[in-house]
Amino acid sequence: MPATPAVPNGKRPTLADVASRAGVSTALVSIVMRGAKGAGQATRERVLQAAREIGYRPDARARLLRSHRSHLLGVQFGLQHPFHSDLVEGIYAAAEPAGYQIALSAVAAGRGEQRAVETLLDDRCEALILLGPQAPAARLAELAGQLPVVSVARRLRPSVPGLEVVRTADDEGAGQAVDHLVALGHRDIAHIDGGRAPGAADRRRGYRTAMNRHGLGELIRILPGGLTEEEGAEAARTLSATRPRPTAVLAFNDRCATGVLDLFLRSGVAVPGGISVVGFDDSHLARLAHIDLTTVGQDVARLAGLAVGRAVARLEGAEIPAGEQVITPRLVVRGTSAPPP
Amino acid sequence: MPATPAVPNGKRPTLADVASRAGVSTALVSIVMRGAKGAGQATRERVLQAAREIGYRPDARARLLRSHRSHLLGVQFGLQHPFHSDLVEGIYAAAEPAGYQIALSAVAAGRGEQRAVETLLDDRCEALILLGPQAPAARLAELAGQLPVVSVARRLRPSVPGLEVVRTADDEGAGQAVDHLVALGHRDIAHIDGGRAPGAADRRRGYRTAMNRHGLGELIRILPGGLTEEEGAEAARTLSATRPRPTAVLAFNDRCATGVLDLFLRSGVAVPGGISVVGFDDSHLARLAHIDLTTVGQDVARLAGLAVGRAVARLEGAEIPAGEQVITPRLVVRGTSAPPP
DNA sequence: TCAAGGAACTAGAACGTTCTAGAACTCCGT
DNA sequence: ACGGAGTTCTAGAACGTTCTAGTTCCTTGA
Repeated sequence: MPATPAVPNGKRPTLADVASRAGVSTALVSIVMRGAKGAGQATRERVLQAAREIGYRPDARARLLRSHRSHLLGVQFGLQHPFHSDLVEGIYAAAEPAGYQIALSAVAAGRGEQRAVETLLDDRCEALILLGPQAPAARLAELAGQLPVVSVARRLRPSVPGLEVVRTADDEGAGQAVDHLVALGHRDIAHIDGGRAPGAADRRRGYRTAMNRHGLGELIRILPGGLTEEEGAEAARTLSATRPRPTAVLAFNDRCATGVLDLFLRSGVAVPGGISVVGFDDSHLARLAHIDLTTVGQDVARLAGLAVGRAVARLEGAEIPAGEQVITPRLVVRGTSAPPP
Repeated sequence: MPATPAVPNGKRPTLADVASRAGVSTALVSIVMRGAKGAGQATRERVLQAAREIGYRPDARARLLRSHRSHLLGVQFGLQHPFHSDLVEGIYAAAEPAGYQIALSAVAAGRGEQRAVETLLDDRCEALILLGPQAPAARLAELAGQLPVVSVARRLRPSVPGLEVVRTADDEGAGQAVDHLVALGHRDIAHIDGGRAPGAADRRRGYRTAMNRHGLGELIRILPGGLTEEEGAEAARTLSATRPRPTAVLAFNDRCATGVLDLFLRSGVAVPGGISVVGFDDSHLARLAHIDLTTVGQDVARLAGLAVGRAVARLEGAEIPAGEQVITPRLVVRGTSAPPP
């Protein structure tokens, strides 16, 4: 029975409780609990034993209050965004071995970025990792003046001092998708974009550039889309009524592509027989056997690792050169792309 | 320019900084910042002005350390679970007006429930809200001995003292779905279940009971499924090869149902023309125009509100009667159910 | 005029930890 | 026996708040 409520009085056990039970000073208990050096082997075990017996757990808040460093990274993420979930998962994994804790703050309906960031700041995070932040650049710059800030998946023009950027080369990804389709023989390739979403502008540009590079400038067609299935389906509806209908579509992301797939399926357009569809992100969604989506893969683990790495580097005072890390995406060819009919 | 770094020295401004600038004691500044009574109108404004000028923000951790109450609710959720995201959103919304803060701790690959709960405890949360916890009942009971614990969407047999349960009447929901299908004229109705997932057993039971009630006991057919699109699609594959094929399917949840829909679509089985499909949850997914899924709606806002309510009630020492709150689901009829062919 | 009562304000002790000094003890070589 | 040089341990001051118990100063009513 490892965790009986323990201490007679109802309160949570403290250092002092452990100390008195083990017959040592609180300072020594502190040393033992942290695994710091300065305690003898025998006492160390006696203290640990006492701590175990009364179910002592160090109070993270008191600990942070006293120590100058908090070793806390604040992460702002969008609750409804599967891609963010993947990133958070990677961030947890990267932070642990680096000796940092994560504080999560969600952006949701009725809880804007401003509020999300404020709570992180109040919790004394040492650095901020913002996933796809939509806040104005000026606001981000202001934040970056106060503490290290890493923006993930959002491009920011002038390298504001103190502001790190980790992102995928969205333009290159879109280009890879176009190259792949062209190699298959496609010429009439449309793009359903992501509007004002982070990364959308770059993907648009990458699409345009690649089309031009292949001498297909006249066939460039960009439809307003978005990051949800619904918006993808809506754009696909428009597309399926157009003549001539393009033979391939590059969607803004996987969710959007799923909507596109679904609508085509329903309106009797075969994929990839009648039209090819390519997504972006390589989220869990794309890998599902029955979806089997050709998509531009973002290296989530790498993005997360770099984000944590940059934040930690800044905190540990390493002189780091560039303010931007751009990861090359790689195309994952699956079942939704084939030569044109 | 509201938030210039301020204080000459690099540190974050504190109560004492504000106090010396406004020419009052720290205690008074504390009073003003909390909006407590005991300060004159004029000084109040002078203090606030000073605080604004140096960009002071109270340190949440120091605050919690001192005050006996932390007003913090710890929420454990599954990162990859859209339904949990919805719940978290509702919990944020409910906690704010009740004067409580939320600390999030995610369950993800490489970060189990044990670890998630530990960090919440270390952060001195006053109560725990666990979304669909998978931990053994004994472990939950042990936790409940230490602080108020609310389990959402997981049924627990014996009412462990200190353990609150808030859940949807899963059996009733499954029953409603069957009733609806039977009313449309269906008899051969299959169920793709959720295996060991929280709520799955109840939904299975509800399905069985309703089938028996309608005298369709012999047609009961339960296929092993799961909570993802993939598992749904897999089960649907099996189903579409069976003869006679059922005329309707009740899926474990909306994600599972989406997989089912998708596979039927691909194998040329019309929905609802050839077969009806009903989901469970009424998540965002189900509402998408192109999916338009008939589903059993869980009242997320209500579940979240009750979870927070129970936790708060327990904390404020209200004597609350039952240990379980069961919400009645309600069927949302959309486009994937129709009379059998 | 005076006491009573309240409003405005403050000193200083908490909260549970870590950190800085320094004390006490051991272990050595001389 | 003596002076380092480690070790192991401890007292007590932080950290940034809130809380308790005052103190001071104003009203006000008799």
